[in-house]
Amino acid sequence: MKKIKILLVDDHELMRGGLQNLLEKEDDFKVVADASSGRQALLLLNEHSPQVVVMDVTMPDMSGITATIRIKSQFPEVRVLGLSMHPAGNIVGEMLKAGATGYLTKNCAAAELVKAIRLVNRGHLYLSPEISRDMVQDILDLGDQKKSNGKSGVTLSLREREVLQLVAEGKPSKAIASELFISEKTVGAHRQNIMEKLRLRSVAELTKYAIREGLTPLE
Amino acid sequence: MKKIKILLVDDHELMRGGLQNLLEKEDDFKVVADASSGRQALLLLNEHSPQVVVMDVTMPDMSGITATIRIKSQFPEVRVLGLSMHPAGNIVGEMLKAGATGYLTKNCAAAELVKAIRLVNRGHLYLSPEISRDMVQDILDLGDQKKSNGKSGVTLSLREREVLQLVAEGKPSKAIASELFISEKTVGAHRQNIMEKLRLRSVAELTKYAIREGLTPLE
DNA sequence: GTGGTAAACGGGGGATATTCCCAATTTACC
DNA sequence: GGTAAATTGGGAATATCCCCCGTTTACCAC
Repeated sequence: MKKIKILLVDDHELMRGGLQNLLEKEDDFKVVADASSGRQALLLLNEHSPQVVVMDVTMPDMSGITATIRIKSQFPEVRVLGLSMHPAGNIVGEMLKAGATGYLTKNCAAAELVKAIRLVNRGHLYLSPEISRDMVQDILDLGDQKKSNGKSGVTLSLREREVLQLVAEGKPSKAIASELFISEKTVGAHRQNIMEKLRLRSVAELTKYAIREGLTPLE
Repeated sequence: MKKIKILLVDDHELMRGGLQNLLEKEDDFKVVADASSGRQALLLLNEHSPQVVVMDVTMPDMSGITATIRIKSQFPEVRVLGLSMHPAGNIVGEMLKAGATGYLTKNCAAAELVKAIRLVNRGHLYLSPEISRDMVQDILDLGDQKKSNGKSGVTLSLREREVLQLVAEGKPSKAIASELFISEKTVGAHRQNIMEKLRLRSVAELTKYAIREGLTPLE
């Protein structure tokens, strides 16, 4: 019997341990290795040649997105299944563009992960139902942007980046406006556009995004 | 044989599923229930009377800190073992003050979790080695500040923490109000008090603080 | 105990800031 | 030149922030 060889990548050992137990209850699965970072995952790929990589997105050292890009460039035949806490912003789109064949949130049931791994192994796209609902259209939209740089999905303009950074520093629109020598209304418009592009809906989410992007320190 | 009855609380079903598998490999453990939120955990406590609650700190709806306070006030004999991604800020101290008997990060090995549950069940304090190293002093400091004027040891009330968490999740006051069954105006008052206590002046800064405290995930 | 004090909790009214709709001008790129 | 995006704004609807208030709870001194 030929088992599906799986590599687990997650920065939390408890998560890896739990997933490994969960997956090895399936007769046709074999967790051949686990890694605590994207960097380590790349090293283990050569050695264990898994068919499926279960990849957490949020990790220190190297994000799951970067790791996926590198994996697919070196081992195009390996299937990557993305995992994250919540499908916030455009992470899903970025993972798919990076070459992931599927995407799940950690809210999903164990049975769903098992199903997803089997499908992804055969090359089928698999997305969490909660993702399909809200984001398929956006992801398709992204797919059309062949000319845009494929590196990080949505690109904010220079101005938008400036505004986002100042927003994430807690400055009110008035202060931002006078700092950039534009009207308060324009600042608001930029905010709108940023939120539209990133699919975010509040200052709190903007702030989290800016922190992840390194635009503002967590202090 | 008398098994240790365990309640798992974590907002991610995959994590719960993995932990359950992991723990039930031990002959003396029995996972009697699992909850996806602090609120649900409180409901399940009556029904299943576990001896140990393994409590994630970062959850939507009700943080592990709040949930722990409520659990200990209703069921003082129940042991709570805190779990989080990283031991950031003074979460550890807050959890211990809330009544937790132990604290681990999700970086720990499965064997360490097993050991911690056994110890905590017998009433022994258990902390991750990485915590003991860096933070025991801070935790002790916090303990001393009960009477002293809060120069840096500001403590938010239960309600304030709930509001802060929801604000940092990007929810508008209206949604927070209906979730907590209070008026929108009261939510605003709590926000004010929080900002006054913490000397913060915007949602962005509140969000950063909440992230550092583990009240909301960065993702 | 009892009274004093402080903090937590709940809310009102009005000023300020934001978000959501819209459009105009400029810039970049085929 | 044509198209799309970036940049700039207006007006109206929401949401926020900042002053005020009363009630309840917890604690401490006496």
